[in-house]
Amino acid sequence: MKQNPSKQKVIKAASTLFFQKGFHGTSVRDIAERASVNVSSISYYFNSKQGLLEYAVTNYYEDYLSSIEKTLNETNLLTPMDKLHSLISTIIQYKQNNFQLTCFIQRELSLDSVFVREMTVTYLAKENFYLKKTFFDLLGKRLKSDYKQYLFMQLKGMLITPYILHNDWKNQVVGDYSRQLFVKKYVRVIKDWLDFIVMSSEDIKRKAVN
Amino acid sequence: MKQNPSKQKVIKAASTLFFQKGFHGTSVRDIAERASVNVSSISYYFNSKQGLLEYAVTNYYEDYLSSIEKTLNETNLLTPMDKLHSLISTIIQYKQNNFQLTCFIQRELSLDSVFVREMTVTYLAKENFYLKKTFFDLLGKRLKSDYKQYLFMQLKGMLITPYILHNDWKNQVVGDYSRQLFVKKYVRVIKDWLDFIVMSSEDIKRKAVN
DNA sequence: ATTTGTCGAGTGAAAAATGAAGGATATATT
DNA sequence: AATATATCCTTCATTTTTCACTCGACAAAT
Repeated sequence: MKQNPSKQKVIKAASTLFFQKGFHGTSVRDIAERASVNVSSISYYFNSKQGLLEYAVTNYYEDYLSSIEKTLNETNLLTPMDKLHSLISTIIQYKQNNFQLTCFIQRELSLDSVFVREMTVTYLAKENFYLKKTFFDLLGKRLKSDYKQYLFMQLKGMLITPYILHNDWKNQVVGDYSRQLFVKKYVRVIKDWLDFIVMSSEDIKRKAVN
Repeated sequence: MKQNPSKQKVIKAASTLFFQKGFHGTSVRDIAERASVNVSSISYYFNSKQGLLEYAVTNYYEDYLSSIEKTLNETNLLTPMDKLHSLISTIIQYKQNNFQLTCFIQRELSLDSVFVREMTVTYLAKENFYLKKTFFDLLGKRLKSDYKQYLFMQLKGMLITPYILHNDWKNQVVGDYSRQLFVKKYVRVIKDWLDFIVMSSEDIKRKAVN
């Protein structure tokens, strides 16, 4: 499983630079220099700059979806709430472990390109499916479908916010310890919100019965 | 107030293309072609591609901050909750009216460049200050400062989510009518959340007294 | 007549991609 | 074990493409 060190070095350098300057804002020379390899190596391993991007992103999402699927399997017997809670925890954990790529991909995905559309159908659709199913299982059939959509958007927003507003947090979250602490606390904050919407949707149900 | 049509055409074309392909992913030729003007016009009006960017973004933020300040002045006598509610409404409204630029700027702001840092100190700092003050006034001194920070991040996340996950919504929100409807409904969803956190923070206070 | 705006051609720099050659390492052959 | 061979990796030099920006001429408006 131990890959070629150069190849790995390139990916690492690319992740950092793409994160800082974006895909188009980074040149292959920059990447090569940062990785301390020759420019041509990049063509050799990935054919092109685009190839490098695709390799990195594909890897990221393959792993990401595996984690999600694993969690869903392992939590099959739990309550909907516990299941969703585990899922959220897994997602935030993964994103935290792949911080730079997460930020970069999140940003790049809001573009309009062939590549983005491809990623959307192959990976994002799945992620969305899993998350939506788990979330809607929790909500049940109480709320209006329209309102549920908005709540779902709110949930998705919470899962990406730290990786878009990372500039707001870089001063506070530093080092491995505080990074793990962040995961714990942030998942807790989302959990509070979940408890609230479940509670208030039960209120609605109760009112409907009376 | 009626500006040169060419200049406006360029800005409009640039907004669209920057939104779709990003700043570095768009060439001045692309912009010129889409705006049906000669390439040289862009240098003529804005000196450089960077100048065009700065012009657009500066305009955007000047207007944005004015709206915010206006709202804050007009709502001075209201309760903290109503004040924050108005502010949120104004913000979402403005972003919705400048949809493409909002999405673009939001994305570009997560980069690491001199320009971003400049925008941060001149505009974002102010926005943050206003929002934070209004939000913290509402929360009072009940909650732990740490937890308040997380809630504030959650709020900020809600204000940007629709402009990052816009791909998720472009099928549902089309046309002016549904756009206005969106503003109304989305602000409502945020308001529900605000009610919740205020309510639960009062719970904590009550428990502390007993 | 002077300012203001438009246009096409052109320049130089930057960046991506290519291709051939050399070196290292592993595998096979005697 | 020693040599030959094939495969993988790295490097340098070069080509091709893309792109931002300039220049000078021309037209329109004031």
